[in-house]
Amino acid sequence: MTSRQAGRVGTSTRILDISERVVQTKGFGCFSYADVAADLKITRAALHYHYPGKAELGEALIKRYSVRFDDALGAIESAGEAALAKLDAYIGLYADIVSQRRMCLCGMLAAEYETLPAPMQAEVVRFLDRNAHWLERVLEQGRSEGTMRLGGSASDTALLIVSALEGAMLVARPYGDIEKFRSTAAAMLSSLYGTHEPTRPAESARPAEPAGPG
Amino acid sequence: MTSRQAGRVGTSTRILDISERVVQTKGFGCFSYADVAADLKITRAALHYHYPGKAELGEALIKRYSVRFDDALGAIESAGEAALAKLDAYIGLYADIVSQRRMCLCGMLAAEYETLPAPMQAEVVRFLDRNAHWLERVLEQGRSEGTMRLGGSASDTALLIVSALEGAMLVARPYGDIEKFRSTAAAMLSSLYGTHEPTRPAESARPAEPAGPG
DNA sequence: GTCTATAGGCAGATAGAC
DNA sequence: GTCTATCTGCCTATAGAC
Repeated sequence: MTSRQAGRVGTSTRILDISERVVQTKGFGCFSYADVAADLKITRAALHYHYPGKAELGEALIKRYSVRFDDALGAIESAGEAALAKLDAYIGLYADIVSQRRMCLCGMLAAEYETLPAPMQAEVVRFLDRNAHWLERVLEQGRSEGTMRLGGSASDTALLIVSALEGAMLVARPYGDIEKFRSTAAAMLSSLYGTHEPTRPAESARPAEPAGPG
Repeated sequence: MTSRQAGRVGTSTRILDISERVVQTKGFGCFSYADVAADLKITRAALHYHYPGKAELGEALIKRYSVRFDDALGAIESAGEAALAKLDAYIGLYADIVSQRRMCLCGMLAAEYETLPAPMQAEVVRFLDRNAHWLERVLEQGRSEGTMRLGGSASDTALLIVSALEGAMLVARPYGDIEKFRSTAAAMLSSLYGTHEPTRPAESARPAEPAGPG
């Protein structure tokens, strides 16, 4: 608590920042205390003071990520735009992650799901649920506005959007081609609503730091 | 060579079978020789006789998987059906994998991409490419037939389909809900073509054993 | 809060007997 | 082809000094 006021960032936070980046890049299984210790220039043993074990660190990681994502969704919500603009801003959140050459944290953890400790598993499902439910409300708004024509139910379409975006991130990374994510997202919007504007991150709807829920 | 004729399956093949299942479930990083040795009831050391190292085993794994998948695509192709039926059969290949509670091998490896040896990385990209190109031809066939209306380009739509299906597998597994994959795939077909028939695996278009490329 | 030192486990890999 | 035995390295985690 004492070390995180003012301009400085506390060690606990820096551990989360570094861990997050590594897990989003290499996965939780291939992530080790040594990665963090080397980057932070402290010993591995010191990490255990902040997080007793890898499981607890993983849990803190995903909880912070979920809160940030929820905040970003809330920011989009309170901007009070049309449903299509909200969907566009939502895609922008994912695009920001891809542009950092990362995978969505929970998408990565979803792949590793079977190997995760139970508390982390629960948090992954929770993240996916909250995303799908938020999208579901946006889709229903679009239906009310008459700007979206839903083929299936709002909940099926919401899950399709989450799946397509997570999958687009998964596929774009091996190609090393960030544009592939944008064109795939555009094709998705096109298939859903017959339009295909290029997708841009919604600058006003993102939290301050560091680059969205990243 | 001497041990794989007749009805018996050679040790090399059994190693691949077991490794494939483990990698599709837990990932390549969390997969170890101990998993295979325990299942096969031989020692870890014996595995090195068949595959000199983990990298070579991984390479053999993904090459066999790609060949099987190509065979399955060829079988769909030579059945000579309409484009929509081909797309349905294609989705069936993925559904079979999900029904075994597995992730697509290359989808799993795509998540772990950064940690893979270079030869495996190349094979993952190759797999994605071949899938997208096959789908692209199907989409063009559908356009010729007049049964498919493409919003974007055939190549963008093809990559969207691969992404959505890989993502749907990724998301369905944490939910432990195979039906979620089917409803997501149906929503995708619906959004692409305005219909939403339930998706069924194409029985006639799959290779004999064991349950498709899965 | 961070350090040194170390325990204890499991990983991939090799040598050589059978 | 498979075994035992062993090497080396990395991992998480803990104890206790500072």
